[in-house]
Amino acid sequence: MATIRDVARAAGVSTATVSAVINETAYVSPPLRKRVLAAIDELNYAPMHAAQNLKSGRSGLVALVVADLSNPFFAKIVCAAEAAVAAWGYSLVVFNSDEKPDNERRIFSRIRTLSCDGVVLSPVGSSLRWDQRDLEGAAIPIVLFGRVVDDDRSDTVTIDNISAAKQVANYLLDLGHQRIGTITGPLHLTTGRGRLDGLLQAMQARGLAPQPGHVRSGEFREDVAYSVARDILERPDRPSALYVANGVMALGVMRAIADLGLKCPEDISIASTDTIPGIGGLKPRLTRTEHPVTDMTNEALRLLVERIRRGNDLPPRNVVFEPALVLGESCGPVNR
Amino acid sequence: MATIRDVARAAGVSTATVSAVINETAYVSPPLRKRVLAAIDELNYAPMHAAQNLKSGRSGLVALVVADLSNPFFAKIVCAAEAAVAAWGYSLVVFNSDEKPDNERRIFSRIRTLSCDGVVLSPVGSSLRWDQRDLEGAAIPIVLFGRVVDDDRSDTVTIDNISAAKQVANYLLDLGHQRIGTITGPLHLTTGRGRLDGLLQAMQARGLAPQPGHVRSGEFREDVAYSVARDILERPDRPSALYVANGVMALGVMRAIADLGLKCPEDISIASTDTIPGIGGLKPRLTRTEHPVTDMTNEALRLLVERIRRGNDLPPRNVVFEPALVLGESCGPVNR
DNA sequence: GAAACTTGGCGAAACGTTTAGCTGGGTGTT
DNA sequence: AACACCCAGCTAAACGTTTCGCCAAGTTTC
Repeated sequence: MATIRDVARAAGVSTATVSAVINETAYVSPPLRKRVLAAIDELNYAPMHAAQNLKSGRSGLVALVVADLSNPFFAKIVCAAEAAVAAWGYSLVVFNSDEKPDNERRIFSRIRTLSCDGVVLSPVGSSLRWDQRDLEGAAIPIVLFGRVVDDDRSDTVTIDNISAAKQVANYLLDLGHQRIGTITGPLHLTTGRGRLDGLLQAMQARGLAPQPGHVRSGEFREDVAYSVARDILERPDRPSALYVANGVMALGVMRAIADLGLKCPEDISIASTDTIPGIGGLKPRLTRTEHPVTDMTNEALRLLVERIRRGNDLPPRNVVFEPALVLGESCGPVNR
Repeated sequence: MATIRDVARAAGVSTATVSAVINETAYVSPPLRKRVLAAIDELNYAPMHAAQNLKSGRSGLVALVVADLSNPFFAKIVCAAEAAVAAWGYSLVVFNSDEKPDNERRIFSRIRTLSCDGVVLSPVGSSLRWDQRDLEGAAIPIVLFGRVVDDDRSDTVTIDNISAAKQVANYLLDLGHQRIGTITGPLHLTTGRGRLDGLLQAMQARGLAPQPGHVRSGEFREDVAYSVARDILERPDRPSALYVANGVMALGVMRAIADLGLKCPEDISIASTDTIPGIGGLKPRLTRTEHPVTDMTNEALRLLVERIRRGNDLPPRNVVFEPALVLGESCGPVNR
């Protein structure tokens, strides 16, 4: 690997000048600049990241920490984030906390070691243990994504979970459903809690409430949702509609319905918040609310980069996106 | 941030000793070691990656370059790779070339700048332009994943595409299908070419060949496959079975079938190589071959890490995985 | 025409590690 | 008792950048 010194020697200038040319950090006269660029080209020189990082403190790395990389929702975020990060001139380091606080802790220590310039985080658990943050006053800029935890210094980008659930619930209620069941996510997550609350609020507004056995946790997992759905659907008093709190679980529910030989929407109406690719295209297309994942990710990165560039003492900003109801054929009028 | 010097001072030792303790690179007597560890803990010290990298030449970074991050197949790889990389003590930097050679070139220059220790690459295009590799003899260890290009120095991890197609084709042929159509991927990719060739070979072995209009490219894209499928299925001479070359396209085909009001498998049998989550669970469950993605990824990383540790002059190894035929209900006996 | 500014470019000191080479006291051998 | 060896631990020199302060030459300003 050629070094900046090699370039400087080849161009007959000092390393400072080469650096100035590369980073456009000072005016360099055209002839010199030309010689430098020629030398760079000739030697196929590329500045060594580690050295730049060491000297400047900037790493050009943005960490993305997701809670469950096997969930297509987060996979989509990786995709959007890679593009956004690249557009801002950074590189994306991806971590999967797999919903385990211990992993999250390890990951953060790694992030600190890598001196990542910023972090997009889908937090697991209910509160961050910011071992890493305070100690030096040198907190890493963070944007909380999707889920929110108790933290008054980070930006957040979320969707309005309550609204999402309400939209779906009202749609079902308007179809005449009164016995609505739900498969929730983990209730210690805002995404789990909010979607349940939204449903309850919408039902309550019409003087209704789910039956006790009709509210079950699917833990945001396909297999769990599958067996919970089987369980609910085989009850003699099964609900006429089921609200499923995320896309992965919706898949499990649809699978359970197919395996039980039930017809959707004739026998049961299904609707969800969040989706997975495919489940909205195959018949019966799922009625669901969708998140503007790409917009959310872009916004998260915009906030993060601003925080990186302008300093981390900006007041925290909270951006809430509105989910959109997308109608399929998975819900029908209640029949009795 | 505390530095190694702070730790050394606090523990009353030299930086060399601290380094020895951290990296277990030399024997340090128990009392000293203990003092050092205490100081590290006290100061919440973590070695700064960039400095280590600069000095040692190792970055602890592995790059994953995929051809299409929006394809669930590659998303799965990201997931598996993140886990594998973490287990080996590296961090994963993710790039998406989006099937564009230009992007791939840019990404490689970035990888060099970051001095990644190794690369897992799903190459786009038919041959790599190793601008980066030869110039210094300092080639970065690379494992080619899924797709193969002309390169005699890298390890490769692939599936046997021909076998995958043959398995599916023979299954369809055994069901009595003679008029088999196919939606292929890009034929300049081994994944596209091989799957077509496998189909042709299997048919030829029984004295058959697809009709001209029944072999179409879907470019590995959902939307393209959708319209191509509509086109094929509306022909008066539509095939009795359709072999689809990957999971994303299979989704598009199923969507087309649903939109056309056709029944699968009654009106048309569908089978694919590769899958996407969901399409194998919803009825009719798709008959397809599946790739052992996790095993493949683990193997790729095993090879890569070995190459990183043992030196890049190992002879190239080519590991081929055998796809497995998974039966759903999307294929039926031919009816006439 | 001398003093006071500007300005393009240079020299060299960091940044935080790793590691080769050295030191000096303790062991073991004659 | 003298010698050679070991070995734990230290000193200091890199690694490849960025950047601060400086210099010399050109441009104003009186």
